[in-house]
Amino acid sequence: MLKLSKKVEYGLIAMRHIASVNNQISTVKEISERYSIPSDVLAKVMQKLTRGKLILSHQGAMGGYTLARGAHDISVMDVIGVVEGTQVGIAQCFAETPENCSIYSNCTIKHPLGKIQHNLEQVFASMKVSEIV
Amino acid sequence: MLKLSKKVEYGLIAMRHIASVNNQISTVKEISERYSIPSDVLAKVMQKLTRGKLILSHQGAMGGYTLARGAHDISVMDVIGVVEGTQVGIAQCFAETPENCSIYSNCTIKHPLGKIQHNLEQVFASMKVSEIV
DNA sequence: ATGAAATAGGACCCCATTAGTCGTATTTAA
DNA sequence: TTAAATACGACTAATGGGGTCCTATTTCAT
Ligand code: SF4
Ligand code: SF4
Repeated sequence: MLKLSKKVEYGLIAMRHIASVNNQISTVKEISERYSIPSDVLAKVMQKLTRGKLILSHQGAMGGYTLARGAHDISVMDVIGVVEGTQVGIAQCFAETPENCSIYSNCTIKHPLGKIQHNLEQVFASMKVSEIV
Repeated sequence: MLKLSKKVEYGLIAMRHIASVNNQISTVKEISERYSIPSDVLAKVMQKLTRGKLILSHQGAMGGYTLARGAHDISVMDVIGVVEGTQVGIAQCFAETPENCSIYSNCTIKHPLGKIQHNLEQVFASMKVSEIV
């Protein structure tokens, strides 16, 4: 519970790696071997990051990935959002639409949890890739 | 991802409820009906909270539950810890033992994530049941 | 004493999500 | 033309979350 998914972790490790080599082009093979990450899984994470415009893909031989923006301009929140495809939500009513929770109208803790939610967002949004290099 | 479990939510709703009626004895039936929570599920959550010494059980007819301490002295963190049985850990290496992560020695993000972890703990520990009444 | 109301707790099951694998197509530098 | 790389969908396996059911035990009230 409350755990980041491996995909997000892999994404962060990869982003950090690219930043750490001064945004030189890096391949999935390189990264997956360096950090012992299953290459197929990492490959798909990279593709999501590409579609999410956080990194740029360079296809073909000698290809790979580079960051799409400065590391100081990419937050952990960005990575989570793109990799996970969904919003960070500490409870169902924050992550999805409120109606999805059958208890919503009777729920007495949604407002207090909203504060925690807000705090969380702050924390994730304020930590940039550049800070984890 | 990053969602609180329903059990934790149910626990919080129940604790808040008891606090809101000035710690008068409250039953599972009462609470489950009031908030539309499946009673069997709530029952087991209450049993965990009892074993975790956050509430007191009163068995037999006319029985029920009361808080074991003042609402100002019970944090959301306490509830999570007791209901979930495990520590809040934003990553495997925080929730369990580090060795459980096959990547641990190569992982470059565990320290930055540690900061987030710490922040999270602060947030959960500082919010008390008394604040959500 | 007896019955009703309550907690205690184990055994299951269902389902959604996560993690990972495999196969194949496409792009492009050398 | 070939090799190195990304793109991407289909599939499987494992895990955990959420819920149901059943039975035992405790204790108040009659
Ligand atoms: S409404 Fe209450 S119970 Fe439903 S998801 Fe939001 S917080 Fe959780
Ligand atoms: S070591 Fe790195 S990858 Fe493994 S759990 Fe901790 S943070 Fe996640």
